[in-house]
Amino acid sequence: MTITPPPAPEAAGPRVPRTPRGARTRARLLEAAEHVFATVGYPDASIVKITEEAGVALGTFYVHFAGKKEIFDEVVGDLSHRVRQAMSEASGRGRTRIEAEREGFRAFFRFTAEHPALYRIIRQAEFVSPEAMRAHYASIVDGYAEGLAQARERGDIRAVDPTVAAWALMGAGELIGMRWILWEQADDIPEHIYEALMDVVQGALAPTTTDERPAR
Amino acid sequence: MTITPPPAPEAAGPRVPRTPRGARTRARLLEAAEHVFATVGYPDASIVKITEEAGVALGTFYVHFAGKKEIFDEVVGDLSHRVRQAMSEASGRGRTRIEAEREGFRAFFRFTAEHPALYRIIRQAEFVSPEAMRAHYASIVDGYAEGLAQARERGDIRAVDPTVAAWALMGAGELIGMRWILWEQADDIPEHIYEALMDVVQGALAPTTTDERPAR
Amino acid sequence: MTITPPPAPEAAGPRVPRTPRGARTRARLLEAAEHVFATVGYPDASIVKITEEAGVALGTFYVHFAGKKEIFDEVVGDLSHRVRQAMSEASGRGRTRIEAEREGFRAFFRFTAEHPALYRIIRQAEFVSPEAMRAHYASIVDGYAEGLAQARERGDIRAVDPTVAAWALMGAGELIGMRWILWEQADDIPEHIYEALMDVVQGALAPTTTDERPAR
Amino acid sequence: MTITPPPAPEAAGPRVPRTPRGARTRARLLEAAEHVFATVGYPDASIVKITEEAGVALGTFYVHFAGKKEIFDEVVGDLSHRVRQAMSEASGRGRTRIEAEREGFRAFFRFTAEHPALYRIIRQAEFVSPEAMRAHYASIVDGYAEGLAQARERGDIRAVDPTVAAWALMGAGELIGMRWILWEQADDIPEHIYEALMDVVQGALAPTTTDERPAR
DNA sequence: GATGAATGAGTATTCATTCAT
DNA sequence: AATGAATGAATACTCATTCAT
Repeated sequence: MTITPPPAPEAAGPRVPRTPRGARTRARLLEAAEHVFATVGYPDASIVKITEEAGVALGTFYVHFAGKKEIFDEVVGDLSHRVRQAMSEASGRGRTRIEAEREGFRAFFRFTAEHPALYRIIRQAEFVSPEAMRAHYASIVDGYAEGLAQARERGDIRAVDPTVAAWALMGAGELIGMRWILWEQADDIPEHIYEALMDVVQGALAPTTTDERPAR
Repeated sequence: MTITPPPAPEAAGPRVPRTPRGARTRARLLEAAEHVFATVGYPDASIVKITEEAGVALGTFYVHFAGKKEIFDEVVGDLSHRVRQAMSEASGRGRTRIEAEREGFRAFFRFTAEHPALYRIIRQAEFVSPEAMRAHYASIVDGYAEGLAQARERGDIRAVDPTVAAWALMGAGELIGMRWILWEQADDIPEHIYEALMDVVQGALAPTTTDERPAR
Repeated sequence: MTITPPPAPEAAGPRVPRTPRGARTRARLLEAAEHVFATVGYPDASIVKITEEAGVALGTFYVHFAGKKEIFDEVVGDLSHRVRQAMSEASGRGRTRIEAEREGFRAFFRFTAEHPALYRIIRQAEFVSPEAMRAHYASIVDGYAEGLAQARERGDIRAVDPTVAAWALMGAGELIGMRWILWEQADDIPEHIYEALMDVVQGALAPTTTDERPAR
Repeated sequence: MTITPPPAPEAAGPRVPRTPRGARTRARLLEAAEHVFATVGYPDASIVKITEEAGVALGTFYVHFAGKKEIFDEVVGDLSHRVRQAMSEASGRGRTRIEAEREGFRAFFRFTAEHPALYRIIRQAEFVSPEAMRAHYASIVDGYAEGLAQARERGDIRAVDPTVAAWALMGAGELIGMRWILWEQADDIPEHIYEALMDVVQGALAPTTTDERPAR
């Protein structure tokens, strides 16, 4: 799992605070929002809850964000950027193709364990902000697919379709993470599950003697 | 993908209609609810919308269901049962292990294409009714894992952990379906994507000469 | 001022209550709304105030009306219909053309004195619901203009343009009513003001010896 | 329509800017406010909109005006002063009584066409600032009534009550302007409407042989 | 069984105004 | 003078649910 690092977060777009005080308040709101969205879900995440948690007045919210959806999108973007960053860094540390793969998944699971919010928030995004959701998946999968394409080039893996493989393995990781981290509320994935998954992943990608060009 | 068929839907539980008229009304409400949940999402699915679409008065809803969550759970249960049924039937038609696998996935994609509702509804269930969501996944994955275990017994596949493999491949199918059916709003998965996925799946499960018992 | 009677109020359109209880509640809301709009003006007329005055719960409002503007339009329509009715009846009682004129204005002033709401509400309508406002003026003026046209036909008045005259005299009545009834919060227009106005009106319309067909 | 010119705008009252920069800012705010009030109406005219249109920061507003009502009053005062000025000048140009009448109305319609804001703003004033509204009407009508009184003195017009006639004819002009300039969004009143109105006005005021009583 | 009127707590959002800089 | 962040009360409107008929 070699993941190319994400582009820097989009320069601006939303209201940019012009004073340090404003910047602090805005950050507090974002943090609070991440927590609230993850805890009670988008529909039950009221602006009141968010501002209360952030310790600011209700009206202040609208000084910094245009509305509920806007802050949601920003939270999703943030989280998305952070997982991809974490996965990219981790996979980059792997010396061999296999190590890169293992490190990438490990980073993903670790992030999942530390930010259960990610999952919960992303899953809601389907209805709330499909664009944000697609951007999230696309961002991660694209990086992964690129890594697979290079590995195939080098003959490190079988001639699988890199994009399809990336989506498939991303899905594998996602459900495994959901099942053994979120549902179990575990701090990390159990080692033997991790190894069993890696076994499946290796099988899916392992180079074979009878290797040929895949269709695309 | 050999999937054992689901148990018959739980005998009763909720209000059971005592007249044919009642049964018809109840069915109309369920159908309307599936549609509304799939279209606008749980939080925006108001009882009014459901009853309007069903063509009954607002109060009638509460004659048949205890509340919004209850009808949601029933819709989820329904859909869940129907996918599993479809997958089980299809995989049962496969002569060889590989054919069973292929047919199972095919049935899953077909169902996804015909009932995009399934996805959308399930993904929301995380917050609305975690139990229903877990029941859904568990139901499918358990059937699949059982099939994999038997295949391993027969030496048809590698010594992968059947449960982990089942979750992983379920995840693979899920994201592929999301990407190429839902996002494209396609009627079916493109053939080459399907084949590329099967290629990955086969690789993940294919028996090898150097095959040994996996840990669990 | 001969005013033809208004058409019957539009059959239905808005939510029609299906039970006597519903009808009663709806009527109470309309009455309350008329009062509130007249007292504090449209922008400050909150739904809460209206429902409190009507003695029903907030939500009940939306059972009967789609929103604030909708109830406003209905109130305007009501009032408009009632003035026109009153003016038409009164002018119909006049034996001569002059008497009709006098009675029409008298009815207008009487209505103004009894329903100061009319003025205040209509004047706001400009911004809130221009259609309603135009409908109101048009309805009254059209009736008046028709009466003038007939009077001209009979040679009872000068060859003035009936439409222009109707608007002009309507305006005269409006400002006079505003000045001497509303601003003075009087129960009726002072007799000498009324006579002075009638003098002006008679002058404007009086047939002359040198009378001919007017251009248009 | 002979209208005496308005007194110079009341010396000061509100915050007076002490620097040229301040004066400029204040003027920009007033201009913006006139536009905003005319466009969206008083209740929807937010201070933010006004300051944005004026290109200054929100807080700056309160440097120059005590609040929303205060700037509204000033805008009304301004407009009022300007119409009266225009009407007075125009009527002064008329050589004969009739010409003065015609010119006064013409000026009024021209102002209406050029500043539709006037109407819209005045009509709202009823609720927002009754004093301002009364001041506006009183100012114009008083000037007009004075002119009529003098004309009567000279025997140029019939013995109508000048005050009542002034209010009545003002009302006539107002509704005619509303109907044929504002509603039609026209640049000027159609010539034949103007003539038809003048015909009515002449009739109302024309001296007759049998001239007697105006009560007062 | 079915109806539809009634409820009232809850929602996102706006806005005039204050104030520290 | 000018700024822009912060406030919090107020607003229109929604909706799951209850209940008398």
